[in-house]
Amino acid sequence: MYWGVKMNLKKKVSLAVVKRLPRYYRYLSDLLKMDIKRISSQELSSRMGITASQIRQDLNCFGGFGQQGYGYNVEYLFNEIGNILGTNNKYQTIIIGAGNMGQALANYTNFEKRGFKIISIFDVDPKLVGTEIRDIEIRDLETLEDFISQNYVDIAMLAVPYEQTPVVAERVAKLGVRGLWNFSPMDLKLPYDVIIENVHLSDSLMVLGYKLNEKFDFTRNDSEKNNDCDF
Amino acid sequence: MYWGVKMNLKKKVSLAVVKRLPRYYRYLSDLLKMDIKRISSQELSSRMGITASQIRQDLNCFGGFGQQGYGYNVEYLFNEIGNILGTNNKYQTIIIGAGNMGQALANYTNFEKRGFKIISIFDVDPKLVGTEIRDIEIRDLETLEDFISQNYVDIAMLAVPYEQTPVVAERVAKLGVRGLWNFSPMDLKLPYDVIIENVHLSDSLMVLGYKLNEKFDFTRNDSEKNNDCDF
DNA sequence: TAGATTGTTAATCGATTAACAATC
DNA sequence: TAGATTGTTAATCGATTAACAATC
Repeated sequence: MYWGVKMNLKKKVSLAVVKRLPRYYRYLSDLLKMDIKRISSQELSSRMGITASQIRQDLNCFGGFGQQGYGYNVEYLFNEIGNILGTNNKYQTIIIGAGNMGQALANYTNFEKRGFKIISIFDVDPKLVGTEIRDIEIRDLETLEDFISQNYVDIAMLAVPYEQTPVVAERVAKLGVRGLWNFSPMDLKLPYDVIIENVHLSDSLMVLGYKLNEKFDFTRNDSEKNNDCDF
Repeated sequence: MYWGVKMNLKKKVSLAVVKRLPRYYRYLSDLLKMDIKRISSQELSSRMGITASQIRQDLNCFGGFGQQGYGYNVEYLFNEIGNILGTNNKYQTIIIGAGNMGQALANYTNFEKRGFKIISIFDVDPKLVGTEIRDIEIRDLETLEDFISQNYVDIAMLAVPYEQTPVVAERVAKLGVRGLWNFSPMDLKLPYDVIIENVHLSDSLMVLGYKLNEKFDFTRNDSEKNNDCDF
């Protein structure tokens, strides 16, 4: 097949690269705070503990942000990565569940700096409904449909108990919310076109446990296990 | 070089595989609840959305848990993966910081089922010190050194404000705590032999934002950006 | 036994690292 | 200009997938 013109077939950036972007963003933010104006991939690589090659490859997925013989201008690169990650977006975000986790999320002022504006919190507890966290009103979960039909909502942070998570996820997805941030230890399956990002706390903790055991060989506190496979 | 005996050079299991183990564990737990006795890699693969080949490869890093022509016995495999992950361990765990996040963690009863026993919580707030969460006493952070010298502590969950995280991490690591679960958006660098597992919430959220933008092309709410690179 | 499905080797794919020409 | 460092291509490494002989 002949391609008459150079097609703009921008190859999709791999998830591995995307996941590293917030980390670059943090390091550049730190460099800015330290008043460091420029940085080479070599210097950044030794700070971050990854190869300079990887840094240059990653950045070049999005554009040539550096200058030969000079390196990268910290502020410029910080802003560029911010643009790629969309930190100057204003994702309209709601939190569902005003328990400890929901309140912790509501109090994270950093999310707003990263482009996520929390516009409402929902809960079923009448003691909580009507109160505020950082000027964000906690509303009755029953008013969710009303609220979303009147306020465009991009993202819902799901911080509700385990059993309620699939139900609530279904509800918000049905209402057109496109992004779900799920804190329950389950994989949501929804018949809607949504992006789901999981924070599987217990998975993370179990990986820590595995690594600890691997490195320090903790002794088990249980009785000896039967390793035969005879079913 | 000649190896007189077959050396037990068990190849280290890759992190990619280890990270999938908790997910297998969850799916097997669900199957158990559904009273499903046996499962083939094919059937499990379609439930989990990964290839059957990957499942068999992953499991065979640790042993042959299946049976040709039969598949895997759900309960047996569940227990085996539990053993690999150390769910019958009793990691002595403390939480530092009894704010919303610390309290959320303290209330997660599932951690104990996964082998993590929370034995104490620490905070600086005099209003919290002396109170309890699920029978776990909140102690004054000043008594941390005393406590750890009298109670063996494997893991510390760090849920303290950003600025205090490196200080607290240094303190617990110095006291011999081997595993740190870090909730602050930073990479801890410590001069001790510790395993650090991070829960970088804002990183996760930014990846969600990136994916949303990629898929639905959200319009930016900020003014047009200058993409020239002229520093 | 015949059928099913694993365990495992080989092939493929993708991600990381190395190398170096381009260029500031 | 000379030196430094990027952008980018090529080489390597590792992880995923495919294939199939072993075997329950």
